[in-house]
Amino acid sequence: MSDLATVAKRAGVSRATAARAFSQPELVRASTLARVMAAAAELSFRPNRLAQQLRTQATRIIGVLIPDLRNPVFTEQLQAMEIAARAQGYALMVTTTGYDASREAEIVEEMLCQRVDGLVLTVADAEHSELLVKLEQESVPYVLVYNQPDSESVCAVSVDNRQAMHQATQYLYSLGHRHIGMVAGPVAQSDRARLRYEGYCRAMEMCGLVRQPVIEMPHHTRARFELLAPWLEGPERLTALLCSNDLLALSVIGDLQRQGYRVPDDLSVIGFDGIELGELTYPSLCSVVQPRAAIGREAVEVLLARMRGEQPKIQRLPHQLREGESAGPLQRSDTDARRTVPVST
Amino acid sequence: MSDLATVAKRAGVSRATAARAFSQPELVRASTLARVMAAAAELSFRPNRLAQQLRTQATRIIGVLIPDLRNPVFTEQLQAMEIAARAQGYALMVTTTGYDASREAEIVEEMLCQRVDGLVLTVADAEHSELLVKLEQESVPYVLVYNQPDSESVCAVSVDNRQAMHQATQYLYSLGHRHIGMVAGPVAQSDRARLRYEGYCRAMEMCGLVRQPVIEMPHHTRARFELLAPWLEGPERLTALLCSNDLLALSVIGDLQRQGYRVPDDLSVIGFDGIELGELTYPSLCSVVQPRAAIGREAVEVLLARMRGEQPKIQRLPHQLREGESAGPLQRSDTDARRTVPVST
DNA sequence: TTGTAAGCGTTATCAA
DNA sequence: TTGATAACGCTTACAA
Repeated sequence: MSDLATVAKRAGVSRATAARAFSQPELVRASTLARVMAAAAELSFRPNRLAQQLRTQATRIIGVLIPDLRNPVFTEQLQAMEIAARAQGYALMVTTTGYDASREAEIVEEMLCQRVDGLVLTVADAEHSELLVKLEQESVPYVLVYNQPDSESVCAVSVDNRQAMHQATQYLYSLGHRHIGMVAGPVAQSDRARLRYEGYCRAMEMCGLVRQPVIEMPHHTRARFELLAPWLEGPERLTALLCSNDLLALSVIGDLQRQGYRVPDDLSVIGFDGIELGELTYPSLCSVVQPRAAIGREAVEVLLARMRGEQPKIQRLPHQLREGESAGPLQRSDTDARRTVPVST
Repeated sequence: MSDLATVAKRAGVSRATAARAFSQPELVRASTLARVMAAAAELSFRPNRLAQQLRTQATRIIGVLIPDLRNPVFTEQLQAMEIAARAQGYALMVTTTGYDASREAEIVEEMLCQRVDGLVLTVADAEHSELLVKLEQESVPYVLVYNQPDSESVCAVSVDNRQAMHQATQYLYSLGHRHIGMVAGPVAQSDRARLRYEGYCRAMEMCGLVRQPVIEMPHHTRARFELLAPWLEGPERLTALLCSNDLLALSVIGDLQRQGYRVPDDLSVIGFDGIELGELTYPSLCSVVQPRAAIGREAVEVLLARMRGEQPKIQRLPHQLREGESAGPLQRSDTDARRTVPVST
């Protein structure tokens, strides 16, 4: 692959002129410009971004950390970020962390070695992250996404998770439900799940209901029915479930139906995220919709602002409760909620 | 951010020695090594990969082109690729193309400017891609994934799409279905959809059945019921549908159920890809499973081999028909397949 | 075991 | 409008 020097030689100009032909063509005489471009084309010259980046001390690359790309809530955000970044001449360098704090630190380190201009992070737990204080110390520009740290000083883009789940809980209350539970993945690995649980708890108390301990699944996005089953029996059994994310909710619904429960007649289920898939299934998923695309766009904007030296505040974007077929009014029934088992076991 | 020269000075050694301390520590006396490391730590030195990459003419970065990250079939593959690449000391640089050939070319160009060591591509249409011939000419190492080009000489990792859909069609036949149709996204944008349709056609002919024209949706992963409806009426109505991918199949099933059809009793539906989500829903999705993770791993292996100068052949990985609740035996019925509409419209 | 020095492909500062 | 030249931060012969 040829370089600028070769192009310059071929065009019969100096390296400097050849370089200018690309970066500031207006400073170059038209005929010279043409010669350089012709030479470049003949040699199929391709500017070396590594050299540019090294020289200019700027990569125009944004590093992005995502817990799990298999969850649409992240890819829907990512899609928007890519468009927004590209519009400003930035490329993304994406890596998954698997909700693992040590991996987060490792990968950030690698990205800093690659000299990314800034970072967009979704970390497992923003409150207890030494990574964030390190970045602050080294004054690396970064933005948190989906995380909702307590501290006002941290730069973050999210919805109000507490308030959102509060509202979802109240919605179930308004549908007549009195026995409402919440299902989540490994809570220790997700500050969001904790905040959402807090929102649930407050709402339950405000409604004068008994809040239940969180029903914790070993996996963030996959339910295990045997952990759920105990809550579905007896006179105090749950009639509605809040899930800490949509994938988990979909999994819960699938399991319930397979066990012979009707959703929402026997059990109402609400998710969190508002992924598109939730609108395709039947029953459609009632969910707390996070504006994933807007969050992604905003994250890029905020990061670029920080990179310019501004000090943008925390961005709290509005959520929205999307009603769906998976949540309905409480059905009175004198018998056990469980019907006879159909089809498979 | 400090550089090697500063570290060297601090440690009282030359730049070369400082560099060796990192790249070939065994060549450096233990005490010197310690001094260098101490100095590096004090200065919180972070090696500049750009400089390394420029100097060594190798980035250890693999460029990856993905049609749409919101489709799990791609993220499940990507997940495996990231692990495999990382194990060999490579990072991924991922970008989405939206099934757009001009974007594919643009992005590859950018990645080559960034001097990626190789490319993993899933293109819209491998047969009619001038991009590929260009890469071949410039001898850029690349591998196709999911694409299944006719030419034996192109390096690609995929299942046998024709054969796979052939088998799925036969499976429906074996369940008693005689009126089988196929739904796909924009066929012009997907060589895979075309191959799968060919497989369907051959199977239909082999079974002595009438093959139908493809039912084409405007979006790859989202059905529109009004385009489907005409096929579900009359004495010759379809009793089974093959879909060119799982997301589309899920969307079809949701629509059907919302319109009052029972799946699989009124209509059997089979997907293609075998995404995990398909196992969570109810009914679970019958699907042609592509080994996404194995495909991802293999893609990385094959690419690395090519980069070493080897000439690996086409890799054809085995698919598998996963039975699921969405496909069942043909139900005899004298009435219209359509039941009364429940719940919502 | 360590040091010297050239070079990777740009950009940017000065002069001309 | 163009050219010479010095960085950018690292690796790697080759020499000591």
